Amino acid sequence: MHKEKIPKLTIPRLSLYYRALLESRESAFISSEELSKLTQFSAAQVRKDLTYFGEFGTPGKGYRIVELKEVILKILGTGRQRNIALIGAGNLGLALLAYRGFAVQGFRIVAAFDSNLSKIGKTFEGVLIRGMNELPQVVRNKNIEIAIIAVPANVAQEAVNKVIKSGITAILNFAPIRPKAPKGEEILNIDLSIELERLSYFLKRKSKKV
Amino acid sequence: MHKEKIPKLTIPRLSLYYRALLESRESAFISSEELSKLTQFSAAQVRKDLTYFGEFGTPGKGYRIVELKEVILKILGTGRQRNIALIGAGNLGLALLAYRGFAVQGFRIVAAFDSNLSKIGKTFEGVLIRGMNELPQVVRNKNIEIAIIAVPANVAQEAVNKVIKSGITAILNFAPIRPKAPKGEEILNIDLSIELERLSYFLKRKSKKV
DNA sequence: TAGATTGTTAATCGATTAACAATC
DNA sequence: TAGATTGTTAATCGATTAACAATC
Repeated sequence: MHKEKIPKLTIPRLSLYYRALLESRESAFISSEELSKLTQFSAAQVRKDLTYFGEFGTPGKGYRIVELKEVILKILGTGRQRNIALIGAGNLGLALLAYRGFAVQGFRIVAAFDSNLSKIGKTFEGVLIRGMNELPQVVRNKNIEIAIIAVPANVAQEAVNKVIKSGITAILNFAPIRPKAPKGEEILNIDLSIELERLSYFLKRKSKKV
Repeated sequence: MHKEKIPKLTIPRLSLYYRALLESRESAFISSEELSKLTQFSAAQVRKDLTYFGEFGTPGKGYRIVELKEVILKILGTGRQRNIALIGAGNLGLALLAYRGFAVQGFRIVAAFDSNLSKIGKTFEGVLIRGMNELPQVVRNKNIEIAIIAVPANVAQEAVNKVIKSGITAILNFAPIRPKAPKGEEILNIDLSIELERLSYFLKRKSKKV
């Protein structure tokens, strides 16, 4: 196994290679050049990314599609189900609950939490909304590994603290803050207003260039 | 004005500096060191990012908070309202419509579109859902500069094509595809399953390390 | 064998960090 | 003036690309 350091962005690229492979059922093999065309990454990039994890290709032929798919699943750890706790059952939270799109990849929201008493006890999409106090036990009982934070900004840090205390180490955060957390936690931030501001910067630049 | 190339990630950092400044009302000046503490970026990074756009600081004192906020607003182009078209009025789309969180920064969804006849004509959060055929005229009449794509994957490329044809150049895409688009379009992808797969990779690694 | 394509090394590119003279 | 902090240059780090020997 290689010991070279793996670039951060290699991982999301692997996901995109996988997606491309799903649509490549025509032949048994695929070359880095073909994967490059499908994903817009360079062929050298494709080969480099893959060799961080082993030698999966056959010179002269390319990569066996069936095998490569299995390999990527294994690398990403998406071969099995991963249980998710949803923190916050507001508009966004409930939309995520209803969005069964990622269930196919094995991700499943198996529990939802809110601090609003009027929501606790209700069921959405077959998932019961519970009070935050139940978090630690439910995490344990349902083998939950990931939390999605979909609460307002002003209570987000508090929510993250509770999630961490419950033993969860992988967090997808939709609240517009950068939560503080100890080492060993992996927090990915999806920050709508920052993305919109990037677009605004792009528009500003464009208008200036005229 | 500097002509050095500006790193891609400088822009989202500027947004985060701005957020930090909003909470710094104690004194008139703030140093790069203090901004560093608030944002977790290095002080050198803070200074470097700012000098791409000019010299705003005073040696020995730091940056005047009021001035720096104005400067960043100006750089990002967020000083004025930016109108948004929402494409897709499903669960996620309607959640975004209801989420007024980014209205404060001047971003406003002023029109929504769907191809589902049962939705067209209805109003959510004061916004009328229209058919896609109305897109070009509404974009013109309402001065829309940004589109948010919140449609299923299988119709996302088609939606993006129509958006581009309507003259919009800045797109925030929530569909799990990488849309193809001509140069001159700025498309930012928010891809839930890819983020979840990154978390899965993290969990996989962690479990191996034990 | 000839042609194709891998895996890998070296070169390049881009971004961050460290250090410090300039300056308020 | 002495102390603090900027703006900038050079060094470092990290990631991507180009090129090609190895190999199926």
